[in-house]
Amino acid sequence: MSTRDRINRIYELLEEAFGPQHWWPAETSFEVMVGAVLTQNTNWGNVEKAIANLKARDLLSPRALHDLPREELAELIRPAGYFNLKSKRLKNLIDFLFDRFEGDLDALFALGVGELREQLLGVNGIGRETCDSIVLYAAHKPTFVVDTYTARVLLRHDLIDASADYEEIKELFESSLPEDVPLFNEFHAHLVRVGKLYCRKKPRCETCPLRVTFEGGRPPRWEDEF
DNA sequence: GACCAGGCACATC
DNA sequence: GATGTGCATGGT
Repeated sequence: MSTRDRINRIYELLEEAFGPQHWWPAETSFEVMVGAVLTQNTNWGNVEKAIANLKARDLLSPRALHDLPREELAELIRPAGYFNLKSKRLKNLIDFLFDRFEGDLDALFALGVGELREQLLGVNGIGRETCDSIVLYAAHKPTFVVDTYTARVLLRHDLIDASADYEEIKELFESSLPEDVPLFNEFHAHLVRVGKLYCRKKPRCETCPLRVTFEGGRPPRWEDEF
């Protein structure tokens, strides 16, 4: 079975096994953007606490955060960790939005995928994953999001080697799948969900609870123990 | 108390 | 280009 077929098969199996994931968990595109920064190397549960702090004060809008002093923002997002760093990164992103697009998210998202990625990546604190999360989950444009879990799952199934970088993994998905926003959305959400179950220190560990088999006398499936 | 969590920029070689 | 380090809270 080709790598492309395996990628597609993994998606089918995930969708059959777990159904729609309803990502990104946010009420608005702006909330997606804020969450994308806050979740950098951070447990989502901690991000939720920070988001709740902002919501409780009705601050989850470009205008409100633009007007809020960075130090106050930092205190509110404290539960998400790296709060000084992230308050700067959020400010950078919001300043960019106001400097170039008058604070209008729709104007930003009117850019094509390539231009949108390029512009976002130009903001200090917005790296590739954060950028692609915003493009896919806030702007609803086709770009595949790669994260540590994505690499972990692919490595576990011998679909990449340990040296594969972000662009290589992203390209593997995008060249194997139809360019489809709901598909990219679902697939990445599934990879995060199952990626948590794989060993971190031993990415090739044979006793991980979850794996897809492609060989043998029966159809591929998620192992029974999961 | 150690380890981990939906990264990123920057310094240094 | 590759590698190392700081950033920080909260759950297991």
